[in-house]
Amino acid sequence: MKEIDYNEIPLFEGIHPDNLNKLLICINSFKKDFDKGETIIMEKDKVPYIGIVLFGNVHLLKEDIWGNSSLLSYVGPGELFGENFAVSVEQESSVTFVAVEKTRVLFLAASKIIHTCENACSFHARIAENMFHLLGKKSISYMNKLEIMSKESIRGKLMAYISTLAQQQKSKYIKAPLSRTQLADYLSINRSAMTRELGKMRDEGIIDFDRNTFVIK
Amino acid sequence: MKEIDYNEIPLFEGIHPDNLNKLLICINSFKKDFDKGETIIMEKDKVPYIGIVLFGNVHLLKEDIWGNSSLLSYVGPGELFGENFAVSVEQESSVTFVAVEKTRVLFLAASKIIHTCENACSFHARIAENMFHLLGKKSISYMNKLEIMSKESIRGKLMAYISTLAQQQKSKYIKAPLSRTQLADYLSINRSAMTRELGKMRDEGIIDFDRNTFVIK
DNA sequence: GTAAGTTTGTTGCATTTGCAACAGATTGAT
DNA sequence: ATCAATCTGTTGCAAATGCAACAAACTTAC
Repeated sequence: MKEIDYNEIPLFEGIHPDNLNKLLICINSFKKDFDKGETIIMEKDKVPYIGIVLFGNVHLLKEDIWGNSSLLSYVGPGELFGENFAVSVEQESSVTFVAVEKTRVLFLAASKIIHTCENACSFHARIAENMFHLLGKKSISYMNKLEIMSKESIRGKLMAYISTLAQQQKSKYIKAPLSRTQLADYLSINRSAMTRELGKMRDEGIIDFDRNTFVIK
Repeated sequence: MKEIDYNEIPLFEGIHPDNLNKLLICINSFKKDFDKGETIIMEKDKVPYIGIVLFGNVHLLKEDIWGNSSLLSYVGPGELFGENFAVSVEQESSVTFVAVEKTRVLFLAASKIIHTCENACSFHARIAENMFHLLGKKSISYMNKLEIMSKESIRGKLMAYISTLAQQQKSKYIKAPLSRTQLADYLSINRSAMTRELGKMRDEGIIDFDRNTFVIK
């Protein structure tokens, strides 16, 4: 597996590659690898670090009292995770983060981003600004999932989800980053009922699909 | 109606009252009043300002293509709204903000909080830090609503919602900040089915309620 | 105080969805 | 290449929920 290019990581946007190494030391960064299925952060854990996925994929899971776990969100290469806990006051995670495949993570100390650096590095202001942008974006993406989840029917949820992907991928041929089972879990609907509904939608000529690739007609 | 005390506004925590006036001028703040039902920010509007509710209440609504509007979130005195759009790159709102009653809002220029002040006011660093905390908290609150919405049944959603309120209010006697109709809208469930389920739950002795006050047994 | 408008409670019926069980397809390990 | 494990498709049935329609309670404006 190959790490994402550091200049493609949104948090580092606008920071000159020459400064990046200095910066990474300044904000106490370190890398860690996780195997498929391994837990990165458990619910209730203290989260003083922001995670950046270098390769692989991370799922955010929430288990309720009865052991039903649901897939709240997923994070791919270049994206952040745990940042909302890390920048909050308590820094306690309310969800579990799991590597769904072999995954490498770059961790950064949140306090070094929130507080102005004693050395007043020029790039410090820039990374704080980027962090603001990304926190806003993450919040908006949760609002977007809330919109999807607020649809009454399975069909409504599927259409809303596929539309979101179409916008992101700017194409009519949409590859879902989740398997069928995972998608049903993500949308909190029954897997077989979802397959049934997808079949109906294909019969009615609304969409077409093959495995986890979809086409809106 | 009376404005909330400025020293109870989380964004201003740790800032000495003597500095507050100077700060409010420095970050281009202004107040505005809205009548019941009035739209504060429309979907697609540019949002360069962060809103703080001084009195009243604000609802975040999202309308889909067919005109079905759903209640994503609500904001009360002292709380922020629009901040996730204001700190993002595009600054474009994807939802509509509506005053549900007579409401006064204090608006602050987001750019003045994100970027370090040229005067390097001492309190500037503090407000930026508070902003980080609040952005994280807001994100976490959306994740919490996602958890509620991921429950399959009406009963599951109601229990999850009431539990959340109980935690927030630290009491077994819980006053919901939403009317029945609004609550059904917030949870994206049918109002009459919700009333039916609440009745069942009372019959089974799980909860008790009167209007929008609930008791968990 | 009255009337109009809004919110809440109730109930029968149609539809949707979850569930369970199983078969076929696909993937992964050795 | 083979076997085990996991994922996907299918279908009948039971249960949950949405919907519609209406009555009662409550609010608001004049």
